[in-house]
Amino acid sequence: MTEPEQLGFRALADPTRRSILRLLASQDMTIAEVAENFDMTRAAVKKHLTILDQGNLISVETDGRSRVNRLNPIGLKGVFDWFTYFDAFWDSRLDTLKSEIEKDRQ
Amino acid sequence: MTEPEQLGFRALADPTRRSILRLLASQDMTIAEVAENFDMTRAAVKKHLTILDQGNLISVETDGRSRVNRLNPIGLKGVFDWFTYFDAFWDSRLDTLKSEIEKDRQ
DNA sequence: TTGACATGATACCTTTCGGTTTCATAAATA
DNA sequence: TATTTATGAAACCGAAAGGTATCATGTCAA
Repeated sequence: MTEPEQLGFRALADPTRRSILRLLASQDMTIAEVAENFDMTRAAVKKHLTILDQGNLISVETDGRSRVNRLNPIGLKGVFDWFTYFDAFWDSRLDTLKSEIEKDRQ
Repeated sequence: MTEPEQLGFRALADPTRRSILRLLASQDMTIAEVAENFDMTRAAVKKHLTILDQGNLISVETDGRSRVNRLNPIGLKGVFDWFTYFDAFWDSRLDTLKSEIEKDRQ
């Protein structure tokens, strides 16, 4: 009964993990390379990468003795799509807010 | 140095809170009304609503002795907009994936 | 004013989170 | 082969999360 996005949302809850995703948007990286960008141990970064992987937000590919982490656009889009549930809502609501602000200006 | 979306992402990490947001998309509700929809105490629901409020995802308005919880489209859009950072990325990547799938089909 | 009702707030408990340290393993290289 | 390099994994720790129960407060209504 768990939503498919659950692990994705969980993965996005931590600022370090969101930061990692932005890093990986520029280029694929090994664990060590990702870890260079943070003030914590490689083991801690590895944990974050595991959670990102579980959330389907990255994929990991073994290349010899190193493992390359790559952003996974499909998983990211899965979480993104969750918001479309509210499309109708905020279209109308933001319009309402906008027109009320206009009214206040007059 | 904390991102403005941090509290929003934190609020979205819990499935009960995401469920509350979908409820509030259909209509504004008091705490008691929200609590009717879940198998937990009103106090627990109140905590979730507080976290949603801190994340700017809902607003709360006092009306006599009851407090009405309302979806806040602005805060929701703030989190939504975080994803636009990856727009360019997944446009190109999803296209790549799609064409690779097409190739496999041939 | 008294009582019922809707909520706020606090103390407490268990589990999960985010980090560390330490040790094991697999692959590249001298 | 011996050693370095890149990673995996487990034990451990303090803090935060998600619940509960309990009591306090403010408001409506008879």
